[in-house]
Formats: sequence, structure tokens, C-alpha cells
Amino acid sequence: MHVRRPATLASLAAELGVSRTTVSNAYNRPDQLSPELRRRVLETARRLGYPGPDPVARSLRTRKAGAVGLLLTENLSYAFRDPAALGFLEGLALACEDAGQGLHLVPVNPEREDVAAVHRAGVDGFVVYSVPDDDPHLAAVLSRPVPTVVADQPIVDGVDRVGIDDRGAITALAQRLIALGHRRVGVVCMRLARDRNDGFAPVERQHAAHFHVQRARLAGIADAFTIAGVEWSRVPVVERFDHSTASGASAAAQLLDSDPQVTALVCTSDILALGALAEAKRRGLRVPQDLTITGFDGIPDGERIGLTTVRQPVLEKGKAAGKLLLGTVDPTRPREITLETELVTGATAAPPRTAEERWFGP
Amino acid sequence: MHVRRPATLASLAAELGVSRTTVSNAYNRPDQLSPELRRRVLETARRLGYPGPDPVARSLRTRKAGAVGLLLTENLSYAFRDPAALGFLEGLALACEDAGQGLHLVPVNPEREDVAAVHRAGVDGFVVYSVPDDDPHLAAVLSRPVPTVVADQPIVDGVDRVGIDDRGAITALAQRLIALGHRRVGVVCMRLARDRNDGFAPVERQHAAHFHVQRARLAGIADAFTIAGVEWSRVPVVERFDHSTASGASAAAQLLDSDPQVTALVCTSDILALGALAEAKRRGLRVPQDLTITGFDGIPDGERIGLTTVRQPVLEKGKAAGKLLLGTVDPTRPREITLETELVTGATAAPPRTAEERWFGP
DNA sequence: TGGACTGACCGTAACGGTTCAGAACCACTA
DNA sequence: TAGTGGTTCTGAACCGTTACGGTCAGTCCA
Repeated sequence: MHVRRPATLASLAAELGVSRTTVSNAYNRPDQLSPELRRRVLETARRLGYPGPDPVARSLRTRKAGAVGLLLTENLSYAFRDPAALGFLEGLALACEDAGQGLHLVPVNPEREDVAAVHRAGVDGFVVYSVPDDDPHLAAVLSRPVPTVVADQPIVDGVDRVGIDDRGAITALAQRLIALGHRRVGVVCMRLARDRNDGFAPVERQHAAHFHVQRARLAGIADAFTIAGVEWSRVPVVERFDHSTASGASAAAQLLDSDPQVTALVCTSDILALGALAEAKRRGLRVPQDLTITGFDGIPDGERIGLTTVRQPVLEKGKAAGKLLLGTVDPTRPREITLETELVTGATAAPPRTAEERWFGP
Repeated sequence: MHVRRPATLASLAAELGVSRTTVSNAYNRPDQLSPELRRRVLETARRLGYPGPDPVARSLRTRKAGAVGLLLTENLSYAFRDPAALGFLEGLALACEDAGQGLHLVPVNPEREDVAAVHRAGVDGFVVYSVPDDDPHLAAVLSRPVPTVVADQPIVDGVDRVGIDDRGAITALAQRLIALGHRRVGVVCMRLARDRNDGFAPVERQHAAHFHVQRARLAGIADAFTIAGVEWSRVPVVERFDHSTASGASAAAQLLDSDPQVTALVCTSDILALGALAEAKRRGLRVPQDLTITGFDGIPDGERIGLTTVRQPVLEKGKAAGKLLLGTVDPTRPREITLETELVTGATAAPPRTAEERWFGP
């Protein structure tokens, strides 16, 4: 039996005795040929099992892939489990859908540094979400001659960006704590670099952080407390590599063990804060009477329990990233979008326990 | 100023005075040329800003796109909102990551029937997740000459499939309710077809359902209750188009309004069940003392509150779909995978309220 | 009757690679 | 010296399509 090679535009044209152009037009520009001929073309296509123009060949010719690449260096499951990331993804997906563009998740194995996947992705542009500034995949993306938008981090010169004022937002939150009387606090943050450091993060490490968002949030907290007369280098900052409630809990434990006098735990994400809350509960500490705990992001689980935090519009961020990339945004505007955040006064922050601590500091 | 066209393999070869083959080999088969020449090639590439072989052109030549397409008829963002879909997506993404394949989410606008996106996707295969069997996008996917795997639904002859025994699983759950004494129940299900029908679904509509999973689950409930002597056609089944807790709540309301004697609400998804729980609470009905409510899926939010349900391994399902498509599965086995489910005895099911109802039926 | 216009279709040249079968060269062996 | 084998590089075909600038016959109108 003869194994027929799959039909192509050319073979279809030959069968019909017309030019390839005409067959192409039958699919792409119906107005360029008579309805009758078009009908014949389509019918013959069906008969020969021709599935229509090959998308890859078309992409090559038109220089359009019809898809947006998404790079997240984290473990994929991180993106699917973190509510903030999820909101971003949803927003991005909506923007893509509006524009009829596919969303191509670039496979990144965080173990080996396999940059090839970035080069293999046939996409019209990239959205880079929350990767460290020294990530080799990021470099690979930037080397590709397609437009790129960075969300949150890192900040790259000349590359469009969408984000929030992390520093200012958390400064406002910290000022609120200061106004309540907190002077002796501990900080829980996400990982600051690609290497694992589950423990205290000295000031040098904070400054050298490859994750801009974390760096900015720490700086924002430092801003407020420094002005309030607290020496930042003496404020304990605990870092965790994995972003999970378990991490938040163990970090809180580490802080409370090292300094039981701490009156507030400032966490750089809601997930971490939820973990810290669990640890406080485990220790029989009442929140906020015995301990103040704050987060960052404004995720649903946090809202449900009244977490004091900063709410950021994650869905809008994803949408904005998509629109920026797909050019739905006014091209005369500076190509950097900073979205508004909102301080959420929850039920997990209150004045510190004792009057001494409140008035005279630790 | 001269606008230089972007460098290509050919221009690079010309610059170096070597053949295109050699440049190609420098990237793809380093062993085919001397290290010295390779170094020169790569260096010149850097100097000229050549980003490496164009992925689309390569795909055309090699007939490999390096990506898997995912079709879900719902909005793309649905995948990021529905916990079960999300789990599937995560599993699929993991499988793709393992295989170094990208995951291309096909944008589908459920409003207009824009099948073009399916034809435009440059992928090596498709995973179809939970679409109605008369979906035009499905037809478009099947017309493409690439391997396809269907997850959950629909069942298509000759197409690989991964799923669970929906019918059997929910039969077991229903039997549990029957054992508890429930005879007068209401059912809340997801949409049965592409047309909107927010209301009661008569038996004919149930049988004609284009969503196999829903059809199977209804049939499974019917199996159990029929054997128990309950006439299925008199069991009220309420359908909701949108899959949300709001839908679950309004459907529960509709059922309870139409028959306040109902002792249990069987929902075909946890999301719907969570909504039903909210509605019960709103009405001051205690669950399970006054009303039994069950779900299906085993999502985290349900687990947290102790929902009685059927847990299905959504992550594994996604992984299995990926592996099936990417050929990591023993090719001699039948290409249909049915995963195990587990009946979850939660705290939302109990015997019906009154002794009369329990022993003598409604 | 001739010129402009229109509709329908076609030929050619890319698009940017990969691949395979050699060619050229060299060192080594018999 | 001729043959052998290995390394390194090349030439040409091919992947399937669309963009561009035509051609050609027919129609309309003055």
C-alpha cells in the first residue's frame, strides 16, 4: 500500500490545476478569487485530507507566531500555587485571549540551566515574570529579537516594565506599624538570590539581592524604621528559599526564638504572613494583642482572615503586561506602567503589648 | 543611518566565509567542526547580534515545534481560576517540563466560534481538556495531522484518553447517601451543553448532554438511586452554565425552593458544593444535621472544610495526559488511562433530619 | 473604437533553517 | 606508492507557505 505523504498547498494546487497562490488565497483572502473556485479548492482539500496551511510555514513567512512566550524561572508549580502569580497569569491570559494570541509557557528546568528552550520557542514576544536579574534564561530572552515586557522584576534598561511601587507601598505599611508604636520588629522575606540561604540575611546580602522586588521591599521597610530612629542593621531579617506557608512559619519561629521581645513580624508576602500566623498560634501568641503580623499582596486567603497587608492589583498587572507587549497601549507613553497599591487595614496589627515597649522602645 | 537587517545564518556564513551548514553545525552539532572555527562562529555571531537559529524556521525544517497545545473551550483564564483545571494544568505543565516541551495555551473565545487559533498554533500535538463533544474547536484539532490526547471529555473514537470512572465514582458516593437514608435528593450539575440552560434539566437533556463527564456523573447518581427504588425522572436536577460558587448557591436555592423536603444536595463538583453550602448557611440550615451536601473533585478548599466528596487525582491526570502525548508511556498498552478515585468521608453528610424521613422515605 | 478600470488568477522570490551525500585534505599504514 | 580512515567543511535540495508585482480577459463609458 502506498503511504501518501500529507497533502500540502502545492499538491493541492497541482491537483486542481491552479497556482499555489490561489489555494493560499482560498484560505486567507476569499475576496481574491471567485466563490466557485474557492468552493472547489476547499472541497478538494477535504477530499485530500488537507488540513489547511501549515502554521509553522505560515509563521516563517509572515514573521508572526501568534503567541506570547511566558518565562517564569521558578518551578512551574510555584506559579500554579502562588495566588499572586496565579492572578498575574490569569490577567495575562485574558489579555492574550483578547488579542487572539496564544500563551506559550516556556519550560524551564530550574535544576540545569537549559537555556535552549528559550531559543526554541516560536513566539512574537516574551513576558518575563519575577525572575532574578542574573538569570541566564532572562539573558536568553533579551538576546532574542522580539519585544519583551518584564513584570515586577528584574529592572532591565530599555525593556518595558509593569510593576508597582514596592518600596513606597511597604514604607507606608511600616510607618503604620511605627505609628502604632512598634520599634522592635523582625522581617521575613522571600529568597534574595538564586542560592539557597534559609536563615538571617545580613544587610550586605539584602543590598546585593538579585530579586529586585524583595530588595525594594526590604529597603522600603528600612526607610521607615531608619527615619523612626531604628538602626536597620540591627533589625533581624530572615530569608526563606521556598515560598510557602511552611517557610513563613519556620522563619517566624526562627525570629521569635532569636528575639522573643519582637513585637511585630513584617512579612514580604501574604503567604509568608499566613505561615507566621500559624506559628504564632502554635505558640499561643494572640494576634494582634501579643504579636503584630503583616503581609504583602492582598491574596484572598489573607483577606478572609483580615490580614493587615498591601493589596496589589495582580490581575491588572497581568493584563497590563499583555497589553504592553501586544501594543494595545498608547505608544507615546513611557513604556513603564506602575500600578497603584492599597494599604489594607486588617485585624492583625495593633500596638505592641507593653507600655514600656511602646513608649521607651526595646 | 543604515538600518541593518537582522543577521541570519546565511549572513553570518557570508561574513565568515564559510557555508551555512557550518554555522548551523556550530550551534547544533559542535562535533562536526573544529573547536577553533566554532569559537570564531560564535564570536562573530555575538558581534553581529545574531541570536542563534530562528526557532520557526528550524521548526519548519525539522517538523518539530517543541510545544504541546492545550485546548480548553472555556476562557483561558478559567484554567487559572478553577482548582481542578488548575491542578490538571500544573500536572500537564510538569510533564511538558520534563520533556523539555513548551505548553501552548490556545486562545479560544467561547463567544464567536473562532477556530482559526487552533490552525495557527505551531505545536506537535494537542491535549484537549474537558470540552463538549460537538465543539468546533475539537473538530479543528482533530483535523490537524498531529497526535491528540483527550482529558476527561469528550470520548472520541481512536483518540487517546485519560480520565476517571466518573460514573462508578459518583455511584459509590450516592450509595453512601442511600445507606445514610437519603431518598429525596436534589442534584446540582454543571452545564450539559453549549447552550445556556440555567434551570432544571429534564432526563432527555441529561441523556443528550454534550459534556460526557456530566452525563456520566448524572448517570452514576441515577444508577444508585434507581436501584434504591427512587424513580430518577422525579429527582430534580438543576443545571448551571457558569461554574462558580455563585452558581452552586443559586442552584441550591432553586432546589430548596422547589422542594423544601429535600434532605441532600448532590453536586457534580466541589465548587458547586461550596456554593450550595453557602446558600444553606444563608438559610440557617445546618450541614449536615439539616441538609447533606456532597461535591466532586477533592479541591483544597473543600478539604479544608471537610466536604464529603470524591477525590480525583487532577495533577496525575495532567501528567498522564502529557506523558501519553509525549510518548513516555509503554506503546503496547491500550492508550487509555483511567485513574483511581477515592471516596472522601467528610463532615457534610449525615442521615436525614427526621426519623420518618429516614425510615419511611419522604 | 479606444482607453481606463476591474476581477481573477499566476510566477517568482523569498522566509531562515537542516540535512545528506560527498569533496578536500591529512596522517598513517601496508 | 597506493590505499585507508578520519576530520572538517561544502553544495544543493528541501520544509510549506505568503508577499509582491505582475498578466490577461472582459466591461464600461465617452
